[in-house]
Amino acid sequence: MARSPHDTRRPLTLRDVSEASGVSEMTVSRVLRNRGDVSETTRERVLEAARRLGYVPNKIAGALASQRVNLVGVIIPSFSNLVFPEVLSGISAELENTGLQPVVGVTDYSAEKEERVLYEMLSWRPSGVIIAGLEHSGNARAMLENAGVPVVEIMDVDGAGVDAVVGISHRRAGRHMAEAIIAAGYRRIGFLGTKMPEDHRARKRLEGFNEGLAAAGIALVDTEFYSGGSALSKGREMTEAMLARSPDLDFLYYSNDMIGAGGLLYCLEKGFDVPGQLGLAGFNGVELLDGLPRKLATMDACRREIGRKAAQVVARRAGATADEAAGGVEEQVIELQPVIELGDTIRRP
Amino acid sequence: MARSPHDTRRPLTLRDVSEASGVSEMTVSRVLRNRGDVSETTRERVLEAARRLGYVPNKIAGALASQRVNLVGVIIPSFSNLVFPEVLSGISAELENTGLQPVVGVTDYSAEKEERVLYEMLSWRPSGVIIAGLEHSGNARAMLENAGVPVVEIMDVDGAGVDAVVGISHRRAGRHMAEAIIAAGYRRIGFLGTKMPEDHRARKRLEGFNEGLAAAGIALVDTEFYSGGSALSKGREMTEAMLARSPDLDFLYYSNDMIGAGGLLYCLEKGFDVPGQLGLAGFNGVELLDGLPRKLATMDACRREIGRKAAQVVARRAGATADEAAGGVEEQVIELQPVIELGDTIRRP
DNA sequence: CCCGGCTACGTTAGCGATAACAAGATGGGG
DNA sequence: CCCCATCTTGTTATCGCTAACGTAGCCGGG
Repeated sequence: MARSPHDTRRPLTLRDVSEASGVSEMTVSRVLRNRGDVSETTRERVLEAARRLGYVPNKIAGALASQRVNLVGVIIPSFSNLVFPEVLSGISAELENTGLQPVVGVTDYSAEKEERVLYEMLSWRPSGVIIAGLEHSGNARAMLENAGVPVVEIMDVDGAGVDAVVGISHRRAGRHMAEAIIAAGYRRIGFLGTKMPEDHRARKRLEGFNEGLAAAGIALVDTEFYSGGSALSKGREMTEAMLARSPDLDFLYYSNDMIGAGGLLYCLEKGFDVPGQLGLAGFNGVELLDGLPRKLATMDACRREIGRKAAQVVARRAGATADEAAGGVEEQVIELQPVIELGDTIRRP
Repeated sequence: MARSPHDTRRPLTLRDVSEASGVSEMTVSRVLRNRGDVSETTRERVLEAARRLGYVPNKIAGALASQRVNLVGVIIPSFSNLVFPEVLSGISAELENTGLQPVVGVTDYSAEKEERVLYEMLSWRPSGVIIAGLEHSGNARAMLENAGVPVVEIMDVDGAGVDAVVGISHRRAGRHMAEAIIAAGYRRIGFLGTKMPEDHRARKRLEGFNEGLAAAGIALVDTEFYSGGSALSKGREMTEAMLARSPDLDFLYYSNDMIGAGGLLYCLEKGFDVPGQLGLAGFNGVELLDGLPRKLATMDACRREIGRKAAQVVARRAGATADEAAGGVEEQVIELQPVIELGDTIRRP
């Protein structure tokens, strides 16, 4: 509980507990970690003393001595994009009972900052690293390769990973959406997305989308990009701008659900016939948006599942010994399959 | 860069770098930390060797030796509630150039889990702790008191803090909203909120709201609570249910913007006269929702700002020596003022 | 030419825990 | 009654790094 009488503010150590309970530091250590044989009576004596003093073990020292760290580094581009908190939530839930703890770093979509954050993380010798994306600077890649711990690159499987990879194919996702749109009979299609060269996944989706259209002999009629601001209202504005410019469009493909929702609200207000005259689709499948007047067509990006799976991989591998980890580097790619949800904004056959 | 030829997978240490560059470990340490006097030539020689080997310092050892850790523990209830990623974003931004790094733990609104997470965090001897809320278990409170590092409790100022506190008064926020609603002439008021006894802030808002109503001789006409599911569609359902039950209501106060938005969409669809016949208000001021057909009345909870301010406090105090920190415990409460935004869903005078 | 005062390093001794081994108890079988 | 297996506890030696102090050179002034 509270501090003892003679509170000199010197942080407590094993020695304090050992003196208070009349056993060696080693025995205290054993009790606190539930390791090795300790008699029931001394165990209780030790626990009582630790509780009374308010002792909190020093994992720094413990980690140094045991060469074991229960931290998993997680590197994401941003907290603002709804997607990543969801991934984190999955990781956090999955790690829950493994004794591992996530440590989060943010890159703001900057490769240089990613490098710094990664360096910082590795300097804590985590048991594993989960990092968003497959595109990293040369240095970052080298660090990941030499880290000597499991590395899981998440979100995206279109490309070569360093170690394990868990995600979806954004290229294929874009392509499938194009096919679904064409199958529904739409032909004059516009694209609305973010102005982020750093967002490789959005880029790949667009590339795949264009491939899908091309395969049917179609090309995008118009495109519009934005940056910053509230996605919902940006979606509105972009939609208005694009429809003013290209009034004959019959489909709008948005690079994410939030701007798509903005567009949907705009179209409904204007009284457009959705999905008859004008179809709409977004990407991500954010649950947040269930409850809009119509359900926006989208593809679920499996965010939480990606987090869970990635955490599973790390947990399993981190359990293995270093030798196993170094030896049988079972290179693995877990590709999840996003499912198209036509919702109410794509014509049904 | 990459690993050297004879890659035995033994993690690199200062000694490797010191041997590779022909100086002592201490000198390498100095170079890598930019500390003390080192001649330009040896500095470069060392840096070159470190880079060539791909050396990453071991902060565990460093922290143990120097008794300094550049981590700040951040404990939040959940990633799913939009609010907390925003706070994190503020913390992360503010810590950016201080050399400190946030480490996040999640409690799922459980006091017991909060205790575990806190224990875990403190065992890494962070330079500071930022924790959501003022309500903690006895053990947790004791740990915070004895941690010997700056502690900042965030979000809420209605209660007694352990050390520093940064947040808003939810009680007052509720009261002010009640006053604004009454001032606008509404009288028959319903409340819709979450069924979470653990969410103390929502509870305090409701209490304040009731106080505000009581001061005008009014009482809530109806209340409805939900848990789980997508907030937007829950907002819809609850609103429908409540209006079916109490059709004579003239105002609906929602405990957060997401359910409020759901309610707003429902009301607009049904063709209710908002805000004339029926007024609506939420809480949080989530920017995400800019772009709805009408702007929902709300109060900005200053989430990002809370994060920034909390991080500032930690950064400043962590800079001070332990003695200063222990001595001049400048107990401080930073109360931010949420501003009512009437939006389009409360009648204007 | 000696000495004080830099500058640029090196040495020594931990930091607080754990691994690995050592060594008292304890008890049961021969 | 002795010996060895079984339990339980203690000892010793790191883990990789840094604080604090020590010490060669080197310089210039008296």
